[in-house]
Amino acid sequence: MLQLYDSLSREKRLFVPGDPARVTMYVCGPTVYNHAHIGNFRAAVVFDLLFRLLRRRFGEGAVVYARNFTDIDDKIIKASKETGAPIAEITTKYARIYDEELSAFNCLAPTAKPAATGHIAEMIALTERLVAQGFAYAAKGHALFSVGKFADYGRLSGADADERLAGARVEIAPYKENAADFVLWKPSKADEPGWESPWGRGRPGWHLECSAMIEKVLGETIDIHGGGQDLKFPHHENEIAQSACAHSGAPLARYWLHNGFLNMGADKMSKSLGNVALPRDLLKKHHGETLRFALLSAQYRQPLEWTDDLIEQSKKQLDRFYRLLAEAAPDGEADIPESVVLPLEDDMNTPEAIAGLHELRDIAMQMEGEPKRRAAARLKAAGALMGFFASAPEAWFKWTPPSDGAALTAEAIEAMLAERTAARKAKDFKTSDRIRDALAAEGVIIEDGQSGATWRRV
RNA sequence: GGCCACGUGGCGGAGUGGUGACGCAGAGGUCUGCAAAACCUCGUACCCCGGUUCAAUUCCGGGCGUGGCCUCCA
Repeated sequence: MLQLYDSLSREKRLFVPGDPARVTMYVCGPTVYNHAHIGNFRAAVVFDLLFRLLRRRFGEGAVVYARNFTDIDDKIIKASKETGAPIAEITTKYARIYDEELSAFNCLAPTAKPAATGHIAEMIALTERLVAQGFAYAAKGHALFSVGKFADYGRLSGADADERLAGARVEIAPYKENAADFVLWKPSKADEPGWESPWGRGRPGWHLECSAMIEKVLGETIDIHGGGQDLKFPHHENEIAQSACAHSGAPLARYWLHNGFLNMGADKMSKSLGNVALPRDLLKKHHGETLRFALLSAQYRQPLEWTDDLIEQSKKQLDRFYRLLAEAAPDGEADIPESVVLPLEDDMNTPEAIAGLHELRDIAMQMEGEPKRRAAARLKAAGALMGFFASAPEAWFKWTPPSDGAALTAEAIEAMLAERTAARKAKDFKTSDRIRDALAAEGVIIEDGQSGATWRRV
């Protein structure tokens, strides 16, 4: 029984899809104009976990997960003007990097990755319908959604439009009939990209693409719509309004999920504050799986302090698991123990699930032989559900950060290890300890075991 | 100003009306030539003040503190 906290009803609800044979999920993806930051990745990783949970419960082929790329937007236009690079070049590049980096975080590829520029016709058609039905109007080259026509407006974010405006700091555009109305379509200047439309040459507003692409790729009412907490208003509020009005009131999504933020010290991590950590940089120093573990170390709706210490702690925990997997090669298929599945299906309580992994490790560690290998298989299966343990243990412990160009090669380490083994055999502990210290200084730890010495990187 | 979160031990972070998860770090021990790993043991944590209750960290009210959102985009 999968329970999810629905932001719209503000309660944890049993998840029941509209059609168990086709479970649909849409997650707001990045605007591809520069590198994503690790806070953006929290959403991607959290919904990757949910994707995995849904696939387990409903079947791999039964879950359709779409994550969009916003590839037309003022920030992209600005980046293009500043760098001189064509828009398509910028968006293609950053979309590719985003995908590559996410796969380093063990994220599965979404079923579909629709891009805004691939759905201009759908957006125009959706807007035409809204205008024809009186939910939207044209004004000075714009098409605007008339918020007053949608009674439920504000339900997701918990405030009606008038209240919002009372505290707003922004001037109201003169072409709006009502201050709260938002843009579906807006005119493009001559040097800006644009498409012909019934309202003149222009481009879509921010919110339109999601509604249009959801309709096209997934359907009128989807099961789950996800994104960061900051998207609740106005983005998701507007999506809800557009889609419901275009679909005779049919709700856009049955469940709305919003992940919390990463904090960097006192503040939310954000590009405008400049206090961001980029996966691009983090991946130079840390394994993607370590970063994934760090992102999942708090329940997804809670704020999470993003610190170097958190990354270190995550690495050490993964080491403990991998050590067991190295000791006892997992044997055969295994069911995923309830100690891990139950917390995950309870609104993705990842900290409790991780506690479950530790418990499985403790149990397995005390066994020997075949039972130990079966216990290891259970641990591995449980971790795999969360997107962990994707590496071979050997590779995990010998992994070198890409940034560490001066790192000792495996061959050099093996040579020193052989030297040390010879010294130990001769009871020359002074030499053997010197070699061990030298390796330790390079971040290589030696472990003397029953069957000889092994090494691993810190 | 409006709305929404959150405040747990050195750190990260669950959870619960009554037996104080889990991990990291730390301390002691077993093992080891010494280590590492593993294993065992330990840790006067629940922002403040009221209230409800036999009992509150957990429920209610207030306070303080922290964070987020408040549109087309300057």
